[in-house]
Amino acid sequence: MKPVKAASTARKPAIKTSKTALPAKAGKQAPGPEPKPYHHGNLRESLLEAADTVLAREGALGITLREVAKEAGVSHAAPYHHFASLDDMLAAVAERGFLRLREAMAERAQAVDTGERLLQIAEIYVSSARANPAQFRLMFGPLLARKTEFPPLKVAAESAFGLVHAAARAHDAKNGSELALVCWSFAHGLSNLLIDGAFDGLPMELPAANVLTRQLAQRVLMGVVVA
Amino acid sequence: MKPVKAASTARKPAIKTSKTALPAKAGKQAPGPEPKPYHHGNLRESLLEAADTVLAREGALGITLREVAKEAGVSHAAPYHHFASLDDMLAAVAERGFLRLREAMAERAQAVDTGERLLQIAEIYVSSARANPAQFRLMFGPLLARKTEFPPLKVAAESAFGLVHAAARAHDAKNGSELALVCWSFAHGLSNLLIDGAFDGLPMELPAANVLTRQLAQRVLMGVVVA
DNA sequence: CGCCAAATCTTTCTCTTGTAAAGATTATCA
DNA sequence: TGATAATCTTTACAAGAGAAAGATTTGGCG
Repeated sequence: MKPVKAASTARKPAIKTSKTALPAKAGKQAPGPEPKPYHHGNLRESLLEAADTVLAREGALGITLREVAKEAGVSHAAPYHHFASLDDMLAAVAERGFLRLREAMAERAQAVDTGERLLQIAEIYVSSARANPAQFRLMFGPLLARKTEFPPLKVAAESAFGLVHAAARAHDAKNGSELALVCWSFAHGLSNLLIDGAFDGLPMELPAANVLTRQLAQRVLMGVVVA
Repeated sequence: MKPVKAASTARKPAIKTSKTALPAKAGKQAPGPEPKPYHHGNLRESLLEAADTVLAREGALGITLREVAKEAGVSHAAPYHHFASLDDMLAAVAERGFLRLREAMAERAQAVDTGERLLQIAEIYVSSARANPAQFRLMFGPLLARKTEFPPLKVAAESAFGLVHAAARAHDAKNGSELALVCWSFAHGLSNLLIDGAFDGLPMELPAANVLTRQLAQRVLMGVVVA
């Protein structure tokens, strides 16, 4: 699959924020079907968007450097000028996922009641995972375990958790950290099990996923009934 | 990576439980360094063990058909007589993982107190994941979402959950199912986050993983403090 | 303005990997 | 014993990651 050796000593991609804007679409006289400039002008961003597209279309398995490059309309070697490797690109995709997750949580968890806010966070977490399982798997895949290799990913991931932590502290100042870990673990596990279809075909009747989430999250917060 | 097309129409592997036992190690006069019989005799099992070895040695990323075949000492095409594809083999590996997990949980969760039993299950779950992260990732990877394609995997996975379900029902007959889902989700999420290193470098002091597990699991069972 | 260096993109190559096809070897059973 | 099927090997192929080198721009800098 991937040659074992890591980023070699070849010329480094020199990842520089391209200053040039997208070239004006129309040429001088538009002689044919868009001559397409040699320099893309904004390839890095385009690649990330293309990666999102491919990820949603093909699933986590079908995401390929070549496929992404094709989706972005460049040669399969072009990405190497913006990313050190496929993993590096995927890490950037995951990073965006964490940023979006954080944004979504911040945006929707607005309730005044601190407990309700935690419930909303759990709901968003789970529904985000369900909305794009492939991206969720990528975000929490083996890349995350190597986040020290990808500092921006590390920052984004920890920033998302920071939001959970803050909400937990607001709910319980003394045990905020523990509460945050419990909530996060629960929401994360439920998300994973749901998108893995681990519950499918289970010998018990389950409500719809979003209902189930709130129901279980409440139980975690309020404490399970100790019969 | 893998040519898109699925299992083709080629002759089917005719997976039959080989009746012949392992050939006696010593030949007639042992002329050289083990002539090695043409027929392995027990290749399917050997491949699964080799896969476990490779999985533990190389991680989830480095497990390849060819590497496993080499580890088992056969040609890289031999596995196709016992597994329809790489995924099929990995599904079998995952299946064994679920069987072992179930066994481990059944073996250690012996406490008379039903709550304590749930705590022990959580501990086993998490410690199993931490003991062999690659296998855990494989078990709950994208293959699980396709478990209908691999019936034995489906059976093994559901059997493992069945044990959790039983323990939860013992603790709370009325809400056993909900409790089982909560416990499972929590343990699963915590396992994932731990092996992903999601907690590494977090701005809070955490106890050792096994201590943390019990501590948080207690909180889930007893209910978090609603300040 | 003109030119050189660096950045960006392409084509071409190599190596690894999953899988197919066909041939060799051995076991099974009538 | 001899045909048939199962098991294993060798060979072949296509797809993917990444390296190497060449083509095309862009951007300074005189």
